[in-house]
Amino acid sequence: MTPATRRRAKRGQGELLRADILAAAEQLLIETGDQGAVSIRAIADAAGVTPPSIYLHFADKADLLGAVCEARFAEFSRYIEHATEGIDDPMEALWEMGRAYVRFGLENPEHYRIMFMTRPLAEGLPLDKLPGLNAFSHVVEAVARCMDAGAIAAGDPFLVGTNLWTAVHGVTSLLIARPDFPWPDFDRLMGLVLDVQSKGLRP
Amino acid sequence: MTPATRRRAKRGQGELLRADILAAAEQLLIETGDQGAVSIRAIADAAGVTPPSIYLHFADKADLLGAVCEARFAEFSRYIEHATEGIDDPMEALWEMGRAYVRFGLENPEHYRIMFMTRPLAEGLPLDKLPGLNAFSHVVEAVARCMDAGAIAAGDPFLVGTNLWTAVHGVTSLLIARPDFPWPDFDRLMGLVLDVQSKGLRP
DNA sequence: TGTACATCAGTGAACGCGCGTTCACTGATGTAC
DNA sequence: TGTACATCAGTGAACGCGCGTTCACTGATGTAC
Repeated sequence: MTPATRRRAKRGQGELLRADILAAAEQLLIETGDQGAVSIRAIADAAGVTPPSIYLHFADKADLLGAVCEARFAEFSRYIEHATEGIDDPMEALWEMGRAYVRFGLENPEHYRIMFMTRPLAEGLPLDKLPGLNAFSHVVEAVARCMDAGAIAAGDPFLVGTNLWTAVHGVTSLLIARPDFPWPDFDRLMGLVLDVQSKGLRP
Repeated sequence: MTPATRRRAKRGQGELLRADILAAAEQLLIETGDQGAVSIRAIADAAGVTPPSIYLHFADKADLLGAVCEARFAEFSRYIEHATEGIDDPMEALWEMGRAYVRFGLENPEHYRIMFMTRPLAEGLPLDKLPGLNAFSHVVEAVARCMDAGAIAAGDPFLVGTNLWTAVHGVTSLLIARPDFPWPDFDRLMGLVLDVQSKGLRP
């Protein structure tokens, strides 16, 4: 949308531009695949607006990127939940969560980067506001169900959940960060990673 | 070393400054803990020299950072090798490699970042020049020895080595990227991660 | 219905900054005679 | 031993650039009377 075609929002409709700015920022992140390319100016350009108008909707750049991040965590969370919907077997649900995690990361590498591979945009958040902690609690619950069902050795679900997180994050982030590595076939690798977890966590 | 105290290198000793520049860049990376803070100007400052003199020793910024990266991979490789020196049991050697890997990463988080968490500084390198591939081949050999000794189920050592790499990278990089997460005790987590691999890979 | 006015979403121009890099130069070091 | 010269490690000043942010403004939209 160029400045020529964009119509200025009607009174009380200012929020519309806010959404457009967020969308433009996310789109930029995906298209350029480079966090460094996401500048206030570039975002304004992509939204068909001038840079100062961004400040009508966000306090500063960190605020904007924080909002992008939040939106992404929400989508991530939804994606994982959706993937396991309707799966009754707790073990199968847990593995499907793992597969969905990796899939989301590989499909949205730049968003995965800002969520889990770079310094947090805002440091020192209170624990209950840590983005993604909500999604993580689903993992812990799934682990607890597996333990209850006797599919995973009894133990601390939080500890085991963290271990699973590091496992899927390891695959996802290395594939994103080191695409030039002579990777083995993805399905074989992912199969082995989940297989090792499955055998390793068995009672 | 300030400009006032530094003495200009004697004829044919130009390489001395090259080493100082590299050291200054590495030091900056460690001290600031921020890749973005490592600018040509900051490095020159830290080395007690003016920015243009850096171009007497490096073609451009990418060349300099590439050299830093290379030096770090070499040290990383040495660190891992040193950690497993004199360990005869192949399984124990493999686990010690894993522990050393994570330890190195946590002790040098910013260097770990540029090695394994950010976009490669130089893209499209020929396979045999991929930095770190040398270190990785030690892992594959160690896995092969474990297979020969019957401590790990027979299979493709490269595939299993890659799996192990993703496991240790997962722990290391998440701890670095998300320090605010309410991590369980490190030793318990690391113990579980290695334990899962151990059980999961058993014949 | 018509007009004067208030509102406020968005603009255009400019700020100061730090960046990577270049260029003509300086002046200590070493060499030839 | 003394002097003129070549070498070359490092300098000082400047370049153009894109950045985040600010400020006084414009002008369409809606409202009061």
